[in-house]
Amino acid sequence: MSMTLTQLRYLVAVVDSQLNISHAARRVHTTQSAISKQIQLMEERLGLQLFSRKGKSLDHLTEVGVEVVRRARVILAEAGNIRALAANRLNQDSGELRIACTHTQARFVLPGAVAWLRRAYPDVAVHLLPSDEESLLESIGRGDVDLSIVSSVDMPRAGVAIPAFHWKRVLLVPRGHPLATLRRPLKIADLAAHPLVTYESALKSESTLRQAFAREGYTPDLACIARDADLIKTYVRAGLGAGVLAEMAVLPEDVRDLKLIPIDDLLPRCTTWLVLRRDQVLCHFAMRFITHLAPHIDARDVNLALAGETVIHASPPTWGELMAVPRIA
Amino acid sequence: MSMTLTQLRYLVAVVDSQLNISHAARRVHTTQSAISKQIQLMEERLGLQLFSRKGKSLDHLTEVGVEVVRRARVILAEAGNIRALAANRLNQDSGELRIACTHTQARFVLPGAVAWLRRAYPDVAVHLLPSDEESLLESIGRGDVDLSIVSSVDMPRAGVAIPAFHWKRVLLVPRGHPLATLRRPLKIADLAAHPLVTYESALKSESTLRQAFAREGYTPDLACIARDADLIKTYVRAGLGAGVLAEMAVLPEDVRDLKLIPIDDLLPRCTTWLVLRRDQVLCHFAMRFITHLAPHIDARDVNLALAGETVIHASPPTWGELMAVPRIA
DNA sequence: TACAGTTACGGACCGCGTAAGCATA
DNA sequence: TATGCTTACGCGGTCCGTAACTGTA
Repeated sequence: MSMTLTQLRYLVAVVDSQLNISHAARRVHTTQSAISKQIQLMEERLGLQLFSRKGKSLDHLTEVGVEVVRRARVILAEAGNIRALAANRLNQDSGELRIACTHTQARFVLPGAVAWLRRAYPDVAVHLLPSDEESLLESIGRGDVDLSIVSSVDMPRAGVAIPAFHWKRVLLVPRGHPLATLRRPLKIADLAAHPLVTYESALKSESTLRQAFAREGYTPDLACIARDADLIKTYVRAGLGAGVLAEMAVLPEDVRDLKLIPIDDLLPRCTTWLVLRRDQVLCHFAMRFITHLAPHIDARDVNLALAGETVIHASPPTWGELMAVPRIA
Repeated sequence: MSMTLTQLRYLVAVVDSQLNISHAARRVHTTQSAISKQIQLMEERLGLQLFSRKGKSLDHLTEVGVEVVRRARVILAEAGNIRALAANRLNQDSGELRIACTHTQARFVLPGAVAWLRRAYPDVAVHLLPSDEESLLESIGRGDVDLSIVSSVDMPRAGVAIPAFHWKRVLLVPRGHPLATLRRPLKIADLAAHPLVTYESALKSESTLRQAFAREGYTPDLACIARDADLIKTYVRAGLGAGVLAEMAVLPEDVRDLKLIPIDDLLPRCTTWLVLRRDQVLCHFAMRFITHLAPHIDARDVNLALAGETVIHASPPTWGELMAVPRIA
């Protein structure tokens, strides 16, 4: 036959390692030599160049190469699905669960769910791949992850998205901050009057924060941009400005020295989505993890949505509601 | 790794051979022994039963087996696509073109196109798989065919359908037949007054012939049902009734002893569709064959439609128009 | 020198085919 | 007896890993 599954696996590993064969070898637990040879062999057997070389190293994928890689991903995803099917049938409660998510999710949302999973399935290894918002949807397509967790106002376009919960942004300020002493609900104008500390995403023009300001004729004064909520809090404590962050990121100890101010209607509500690959076969523990994270849906809904039969319409709870209900283990 | 492409190929070959391993072995050019062993090996490696056995022979696919086979088909189709991609890049003008179609298409429509293809690509082997209407759409999904050709009034639901041409049904009667002497356009009532000879499909309740009769309060008197147009003509000559058949099936020599009567508006116009698998990669000669059969569309349209970007909307010519234009070789 | 890719070689394993052994009709 | 699946076994090819070599910062 003209190619093997192993060769395809190596091929995408190389592509996903920025064409670094050694790196790819580590990813798939083999040697440089093996990959180098199999790639050459595959090119020879297909009779075409997948990569264009610069000296000895791979420079970039050729035009056909891109096409081949795209199809290889489909093949590997389906091969993985077959394995998952088998694992489920065997009630195999071991394996790994690979989750791509932002720092906020990993730090403030997932710890409880991951702890629950590890209690229920001690032999499952959880891999958290922290990513930025842009690469999240890519990694679901690349298939190197079982589950992506993204936050956005609208439903993500890629994959099958399951709403997990709604959440709001809140304002976090030092006790002495002028906004802390206002006795009335805040308005955009109030926020615009002070320097803000928030996430990188506010830099983009599609940023809902930016848009909310623009609608009232203001531009936010971004004193400081931070990559994660912990940094935002640090800078807020240092007095650089008022923090705008996800309500999940506010811990009980934070409100000892900082003041939390709700800004319910100023910014649109966000939703955290669990994003799966279409037609993906989930192993048992992955399904349990999902239904634990999003208790308002059940496995049947997820499977229907994965098959493309339906879209999950059930309205998710808010983060506050989710926290109020004690979970059964 | 848990499975190989070869094993998947064998698996679907077995399924497509009614679980007859020996038959499957002939299909994929190997031995019973090889298949038997690989299937067992695959089951062992996946740790699940794909087939339930009755004694030594395979009885039926298990529930997971069905799922696995479905995914295996996707994998094999994509593997074939990669090969086609390579063949195209190499301008490889050899290979085979597998076409599933009805007898009428094979006998009256394709001969010219196939002859043209063989002239242009002498190293391409054309396989015609005669099938009945029902199994045509299946075989496109099964992936054991490059192209299905179906005739219907509405666009087929499966795959990517390209309209090739419109055609009408005509009436064919012996010279002395009462309908041959009518000096006015026929009506359904006229047809209903005489026994008819036509295709099997007229038996089904969705039959457009049946419906056209029903709309006027009649039921066709089906004297004789034939599997193909040659048989219909034979029975018409034998005096069993008036033949209702596709205009393509009427050859010049037929009108020497039979009378052809147009019944333009009595029955809805049919369309012959070329049906491809979504995301299928066509090799050059297959694409040329398609654009030769359906000259009103070009390769770009086909590729866009295959990618699911567009639906081909261009209205096809009628069979008469198609025949009137001499083709360039 | 450190690093990345290719080439060379021996060994393990895999999958094929022949042929013999069984089961079922 | 015929057909079809399985098992046993030897052979050839495949793929891997080690190790030596080559080109590049």
